[in-house]
Amino acid sequence: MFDILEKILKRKTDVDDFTLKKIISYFKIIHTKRNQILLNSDEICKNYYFINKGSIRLFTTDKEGNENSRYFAFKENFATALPSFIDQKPAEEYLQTIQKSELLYISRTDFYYLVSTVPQFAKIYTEILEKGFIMAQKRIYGFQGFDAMEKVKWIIKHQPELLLNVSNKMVASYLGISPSTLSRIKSRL
Amino acid sequence: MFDILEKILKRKTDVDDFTLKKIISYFKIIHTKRNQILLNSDEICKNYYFINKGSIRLFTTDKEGNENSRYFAFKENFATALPSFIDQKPAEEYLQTIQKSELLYISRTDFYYLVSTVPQFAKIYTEILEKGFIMAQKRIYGFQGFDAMEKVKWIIKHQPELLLNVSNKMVASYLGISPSTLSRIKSRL
DNA sequence: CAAAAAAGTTGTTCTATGTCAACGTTTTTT
DNA sequence: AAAAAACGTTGACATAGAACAACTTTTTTG
Repeated sequence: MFDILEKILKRKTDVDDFTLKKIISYFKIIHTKRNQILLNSDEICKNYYFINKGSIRLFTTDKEGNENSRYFAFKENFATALPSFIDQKPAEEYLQTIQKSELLYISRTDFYYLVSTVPQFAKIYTEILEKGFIMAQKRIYGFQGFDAMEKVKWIIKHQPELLLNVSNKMVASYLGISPSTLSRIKSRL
Repeated sequence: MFDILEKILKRKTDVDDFTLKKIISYFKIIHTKRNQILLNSDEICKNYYFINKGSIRLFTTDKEGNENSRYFAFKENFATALPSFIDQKPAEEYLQTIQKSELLYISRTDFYYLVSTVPQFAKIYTEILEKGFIMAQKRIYGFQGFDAMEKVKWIIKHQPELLLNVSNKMVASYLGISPSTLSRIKSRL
């Protein structure tokens, strides 16, 4: 149940077993269905999630109701609506499991308690932020000036698991292109 | 000389004068000209900069030699090529002062020494990362599906100082539109 | 301060990609 | 298992914005 999280934490930092158990004791488990909403856009994000099994999507909707995918996280990764989690303002984005999933989650209160009392956990958080920041940078700047074909090739190179696990519609909305365009591009490799 | 940095650090965290002086003692000063390169794309980023006066641009060039602006930082802010600074790989981006500037800088070694020994400094770094991450998110997702006009309006709303301090050419390359398009859009408000 | 270079503007043309619609296929629901 | 809904593909058409070029204005340099 918590062994995957243990494994990942151990991999990320040098942490003794006692501290590890302490960290883990703050996490709870939740099982979700396909397309289950974890966080609504008008809610304030209270939890940090770890994905045991399944996958999480972060998305928004515009006034016409079109969904816009922001981020996908797969098993053995952390996910949350970070801006809302940090600033405790309405998320203005949705969190959703796009498959039947098994998640561990920790409350914001407990999370920041660990950050401020367990240096190894603070380090892990710093690494998550660094990695998240770098990924976001790569995505923005990688896409700058790319046409649709180049975007698709970029995804194939940098996030191939996305094409395997996510519907074309969602991938298209992640890339900022229409599903038709994605379909046409895939047909010419 | 270091008073602006002191002021900003004090504003960000609760830090006693002794620790503050210690932090500051690791910073050195550098004066630069307009369009002076601080970091080449094939170099590994060794410094974190604080802008006393002036402004820094982060940009890349594509194979045709077109410059692509990634980020602008103005006075009283920090700036570096973070992915390279973190991972110590070639930056694949340039750092440049776009005006005559006065910068303070700290080496990576000293920076991480402070992060690991001065909790208040670690906290400041976490905040920089959080803020940077949120900004990056806003920019990616704010721009998703925007046409040129909407991008310009977004900038006017969220980063008006950019339009005041930066050439149209650079702004256009930041928005991912051509200078002509930016010019046309500005003419119809 | 004059000359040169760079940046900004504006018109014309061309292309990538969005939109809409029709149809077939897969997935979900009951 | 049948019906309904969602998704994917493909064609026809419309359009925002890129590219190029000519010209003007601003900035930089010697």
